[in-house]
Amino acid sequence: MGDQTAIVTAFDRAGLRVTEPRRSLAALIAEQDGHFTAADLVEAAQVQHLGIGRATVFRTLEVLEDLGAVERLDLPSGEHAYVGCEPAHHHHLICSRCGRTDEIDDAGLRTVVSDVARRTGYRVDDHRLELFGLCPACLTRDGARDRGSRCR
Amino acid sequence: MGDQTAIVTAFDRAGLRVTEPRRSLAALIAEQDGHFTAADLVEAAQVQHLGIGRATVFRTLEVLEDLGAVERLDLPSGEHAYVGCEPAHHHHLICSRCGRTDEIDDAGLRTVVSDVARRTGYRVDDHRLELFGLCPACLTRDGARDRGSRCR
DNA sequence: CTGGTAGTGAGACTCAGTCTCATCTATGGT
DNA sequence: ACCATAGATGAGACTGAGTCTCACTACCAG
Repeated sequence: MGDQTAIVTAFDRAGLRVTEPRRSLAALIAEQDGHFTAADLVEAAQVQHLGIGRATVFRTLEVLEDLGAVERLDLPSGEHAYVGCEPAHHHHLICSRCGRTDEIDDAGLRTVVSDVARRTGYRVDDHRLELFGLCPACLTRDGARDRGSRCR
Repeated sequence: MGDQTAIVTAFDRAGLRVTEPRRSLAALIAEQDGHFTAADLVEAAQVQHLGIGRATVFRTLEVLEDLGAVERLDLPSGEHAYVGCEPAHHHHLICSRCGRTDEIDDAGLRTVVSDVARRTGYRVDDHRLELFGLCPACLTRDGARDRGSRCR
């Protein structure tokens, strides 16, 4: 899926060292499709005998999140997952069956947010929107049973 | 803030037992303002010598979430917090300084969601929106320095 | 090539949340 | 009012994510 060089250059441009473990993790992240957890990376690293410590995986994910090369999601189950993504403001659309993740832009949300700010008197600095459902592929595979839309 | 009898009757109406620990927890939740964590409740229960076990706090919060009497938030820090709230579809506006939480309705969001569904082909079953910022009180107390709006 | 330093791996540690199991108690039927 | 019983509880063991420390390693600027 993603492009591992994008992550590597992100390290470089931020003035951080480009080390072997970081290259390996960049490659691992690039080959994930959809979201993945820290534990997924730890396991993948073990399977491929890359000799990368758990601590390094967590540290690297933290750095990548700061750099905006990766974003953290909170799945409805309470798990923390990550997706590799463009360092621009956007939100995620997550397939609850196959884990596929798509990025969506701010679109109409900006108006909603400023509307809320005006009505409540809050200054809104930050927002997070996550959409969960079934992707087109899972939908057709399933023969689209219909359920209503509900919150959480 | 909240009303503990609302929680107690929620148990009753769901055909669940109204036990002493559940009454106590209902009272504790009612006296929280803003969001609180499971650990907050455990500690509060200890301070007041209610003799409520940790397991019971977690179990009760889970039940209350199912009943819709409480909702779980994922704070930007990664912590899981809860807010007592109406059992209707809505979202939360959270003050990152004082922890105050306000409920906001779906308003314009519904259009945004169905728009995204149409554009991507997903069937969106579920969505979560959380807004973070400063509440009016904290804003005036601070003398509103201005910062741009950014994502996460 | 070399030195200083950012980055690393191992493993101990912490803390949230779950599970088990013996005990208790709210509640509906009598 | 009493009882039977299933649902609820508390204690504490357990799990697993994430953090921290520290001695060691390997980038990379000079």
